[in-house]
Amino acid sequence: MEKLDLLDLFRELQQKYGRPEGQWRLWCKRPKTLLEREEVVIGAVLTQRTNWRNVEKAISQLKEKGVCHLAEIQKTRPEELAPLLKPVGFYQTKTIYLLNLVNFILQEYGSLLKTKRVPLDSLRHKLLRVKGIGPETADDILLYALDKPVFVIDEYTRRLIKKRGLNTPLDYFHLQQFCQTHLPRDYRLYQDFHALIVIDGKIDRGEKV
DNA sequence: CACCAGGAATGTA
DNA sequence: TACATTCATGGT
Repeated sequence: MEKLDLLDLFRELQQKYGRPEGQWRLWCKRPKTLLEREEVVIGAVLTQRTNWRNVEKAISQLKEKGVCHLAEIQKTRPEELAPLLKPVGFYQTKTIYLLNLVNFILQEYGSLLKTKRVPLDSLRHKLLRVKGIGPETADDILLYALDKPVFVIDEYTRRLIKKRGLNTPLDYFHLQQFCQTHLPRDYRLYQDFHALIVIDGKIDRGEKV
């Protein structure tokens, strides 16, 4: 595993694609406003097993209705929220997941800004107990909405790491540990790196970015 | 028409 | 622990 230099890989991808664009323009933006952070939280749930294009449609509808932030979503009933989430698929499930998450954040911490001050480990454990929030969604929120130094693992990351020489199949936690111990603990690096990994993965598969 | 997309929960053995 | 199933719209 020492043959794989992650920092070299990052520079290679950065050299190849430059600064991440599209969705990543917002997700990698620094600094972010509170409203932008809340949009990232929402997007993290909506994008589960779903093309980002569909997420954009739903986000637009949320914005038109003025419910693209946590306080308004919390006040919205599932029957009103669900139709707005239709484009993302699994919309009934995601309606509940999103409400679970928003209720957790606002009831436990009062606001997303206060949530940002919570220590990483404590916050991650609590996020994972919210029904609908698994490891990847939790880490999307921690890294991209709250600027916490956690490396996001997804199918693109697994494929790339495997392809670049790490042949031992690892579970989410251990692969994350591997990435984090072989990189400087810098959320900006983690944000850009993961974005570039996804972009590279899509292009590798013949998609446009 | 068939297939799949940044997942997660649930149930079975 | 390791799979299989379910949730569902929109693009190719």
